[in-house]
Amino acid sequence: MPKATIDDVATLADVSIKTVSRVVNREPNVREATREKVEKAIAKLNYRPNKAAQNLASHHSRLIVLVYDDPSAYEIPSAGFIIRMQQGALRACWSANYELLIHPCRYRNKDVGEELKALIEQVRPDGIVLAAPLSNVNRIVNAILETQTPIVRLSPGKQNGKQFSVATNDREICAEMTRYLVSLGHRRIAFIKGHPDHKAVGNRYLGYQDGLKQCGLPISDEFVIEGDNSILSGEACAAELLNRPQPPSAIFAANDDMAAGVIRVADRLEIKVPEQLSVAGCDDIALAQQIYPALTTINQPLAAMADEAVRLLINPEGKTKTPRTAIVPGTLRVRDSTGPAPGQL
Amino acid sequence: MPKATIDDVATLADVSIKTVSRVVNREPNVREATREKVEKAIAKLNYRPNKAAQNLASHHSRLIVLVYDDPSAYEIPSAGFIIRMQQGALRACWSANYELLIHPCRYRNKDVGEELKALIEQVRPDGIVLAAPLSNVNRIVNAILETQTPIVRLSPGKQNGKQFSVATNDREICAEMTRYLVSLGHRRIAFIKGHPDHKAVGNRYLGYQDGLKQCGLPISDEFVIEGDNSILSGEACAAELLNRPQPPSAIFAANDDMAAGVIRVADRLEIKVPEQLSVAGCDDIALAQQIYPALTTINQPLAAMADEAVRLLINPEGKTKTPRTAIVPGTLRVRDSTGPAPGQL
DNA sequence: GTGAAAGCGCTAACAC
DNA sequence: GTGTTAGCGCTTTCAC
Repeated sequence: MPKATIDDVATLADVSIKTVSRVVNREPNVREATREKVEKAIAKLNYRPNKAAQNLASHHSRLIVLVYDDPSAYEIPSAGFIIRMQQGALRACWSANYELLIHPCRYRNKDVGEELKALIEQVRPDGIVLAAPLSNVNRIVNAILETQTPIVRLSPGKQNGKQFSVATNDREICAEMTRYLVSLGHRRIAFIKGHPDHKAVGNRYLGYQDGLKQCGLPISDEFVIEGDNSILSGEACAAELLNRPQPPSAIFAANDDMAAGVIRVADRLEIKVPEQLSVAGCDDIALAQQIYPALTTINQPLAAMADEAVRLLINPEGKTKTPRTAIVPGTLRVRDSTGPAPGQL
Repeated sequence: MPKATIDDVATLADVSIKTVSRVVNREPNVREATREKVEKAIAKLNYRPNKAAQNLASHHSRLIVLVYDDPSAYEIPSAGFIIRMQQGALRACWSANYELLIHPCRYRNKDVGEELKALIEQVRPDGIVLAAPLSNVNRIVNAILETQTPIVRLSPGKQNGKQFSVATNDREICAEMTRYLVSLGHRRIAFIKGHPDHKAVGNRYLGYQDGLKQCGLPISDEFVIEGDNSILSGEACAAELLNRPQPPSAIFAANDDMAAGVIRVADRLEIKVPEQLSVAGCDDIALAQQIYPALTTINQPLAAMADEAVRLLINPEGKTKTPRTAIVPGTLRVRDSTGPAPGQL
C-alpha cells in the first residue's frame, strides 16, 4: 500500500490538512475532540509526515551535522572519543526529532572549508557541531560562518567568545585530582605537561598548580617536566623523575598515554604502583582500564558535551542569546594506580 | 543574499529550468555549448540544488542509513569496528553524492523493529546497511523489509540467501593462516574455538582444518579446545594446552581476545613468544597492536565491507539482480607473535 | 478554532 | 536538444 499522506489523514478525520498539520506539530488552537479524531486517523493510517516535504516547506531540515577530524586507520585510539561524541549528539538529536549527519574530515586538507560549505548548502542543516581540533582552525570556522549556519564549537580545553562553544572544567578538575593526591598523603607530586601546541593541556598544568596552592603546598617546577603526549615521552619523563635521589611519590600526567608510559617505566624499575608510586592520568581513554594497574584518571565527558552542543543548536536559546561557553564538568575516575603515600614521610 | 534557485540559474543562462536540471544531473541531450553556458551561470550564482526539493520531487533521498548495535560505554572496544564501518560506508556514499545517517540501536530492545520502521518512513532512505549482530535477527530484518526499503546485511561470517549481504572469506583466510604457521615449521598447531553461539567463528574452525588438510597434515581434535571469546577463556585454554607433556608449538585462536589471553599465560609460564610458542588471533582489534609482542592476526576488512554494502544499495545492480553475497577478503597481519617453530621438532 | 490557497525548489512526463 | 506543465507533501499566510 502506498504511504499515507496528510491528505489521506485529513479526509479520514474529516478536517482540513492544516488541522492535521497542527496536530502533528503540536501547535495550539485545536479543540481536544478534533485532536483526538485526527490522532485516531493518524494511527489508523500509520501516517508519518514526509521529511522532505516538511523541509522544503518549512525551510529547515531537522538535521544536525557533526564534523570531526577523520582518524586514519593508525590512530584509531580516538575511536572511543568519536563514538562517545556521536552518542551524545544522537541523544540530543533524537529527543528533539532531529537526525544527525556525521562528517569526518581531514583537517589538514586545504579545502575543508569549501567542502563544508558545499555540504551545508546542499543539505541545509539546522546547525553544525564542530569538534576539536577543527574547532580551533579559524579558516574552517569562518567558512561555516559564511553560510550563516548556527555553529557550536566543541573544544575540551579552550574557550572562545565569538561563537557558542562547549568546554570542560579542565583546570578545576585537575586541581581536584591534585587535592586528591595530597589527601592521600603525597607531598612530592610531579606533573608531566603535554605538548605545548595542544591547547587543552595548558589548563591542566594550571589546575595542578591551583590544587597545590589550595592545599597550602609550595608551587615549584622542581617536579614539573614536559612530554609530548605520547607514551614514549611519558616513559622518558618518568625515567628522569624516578632516577632522582629524591623521586616524587606521585606522578600526575596531562594525558593517559603519558601516564601509561610512567606505569611501564615503574614496572621496569620494579617500583610498585600504587604502593611505592601513585600515577594519575587525564582523559580516560580505553587503555586506562586495560593496563595494570587500572589507571586513575579524569573522565572527559564527551557525550555530555556533544549532547549540550546539539541542545544549544536546537533550542531557540541558542539562536538568540549572546554567545556563551557551556561548561560540562569532568569527573575523577579513581582506579588502582593511586594509593596512600609510602611511609607518610 | 538569498540562495540561488534553479530558476535564477535558468534565467541567467537563458534556458529553461529543465535544461539546468539536465546539466546538474548529468543527463544526456544537452548541447555542449548550452552545458557550458549553464555551468557558468551555476558557478557565478554559486548555485547548489536544494536536497529537500530534489528528494520531494524525485522520491528518493540520497540518504543511506547505517544501523548497528549501540555499544554501551563499557564495551567501547567495538568502537574501532564501528568507526571503520562508518568510514567505509561514508566513502561509498560520498563518491555517489549520498549522505549517511547513522543509527546505533540496542538490539535487545523489543521495539527496534518499530523504531526502524518509524525512522525509515520519515526519512525515506534509499537503502539500509544492517550490521551484525542485528543483521542476524529476523524480527529486525523483517521489519525493515516491510517498508520495502532495499537492505544489505553486513555479517562477517554468515551468509544468507534471501537478501543481499556482504561477508568475509573467514574460512579461506583462516586456512591461509594455518598454512602460514605450517610454513614456519609448526606441526603441533592448536586451535581455540570461539563461543558456539557466535556464528562467525564456526567457519574459522573449518578454515583451520582446511589449512591442515591442504598441507597434508592429519586432522585431529587433539589440539582443539573451546573458549567463549573472552580473554579469560583464552587464558584457561592456554593453561590447559601448555601444561600438557606434549604442548603445541603454535596456538591459533578464533579471536584476538583469546589470543591475548594465550600470550598472557605464556608470559606467566615464562614461555617465550614467538621463540618457544607462536600465537595467532583473528579480527585485528586495537589490542592486537598494543600487546607485547604485537599479535599476528587476521584483518576484518570492515571498511571495505561497508563500502561494498553501500555500493550494492546505490548501484542499479543492487535493485535488480537476484540477491547475492559479496565476499570481501580479509588479510593476514603478520606481526611479532609468530615465528619459526622451535627446534624444528 | 479551522480552512483555502499559495507556494517551497525541484523532477517527471511529455510535447515540440 | 529543449521547454512546458503538473505535481511531490508539506507549511505559511491569512481569511473566516
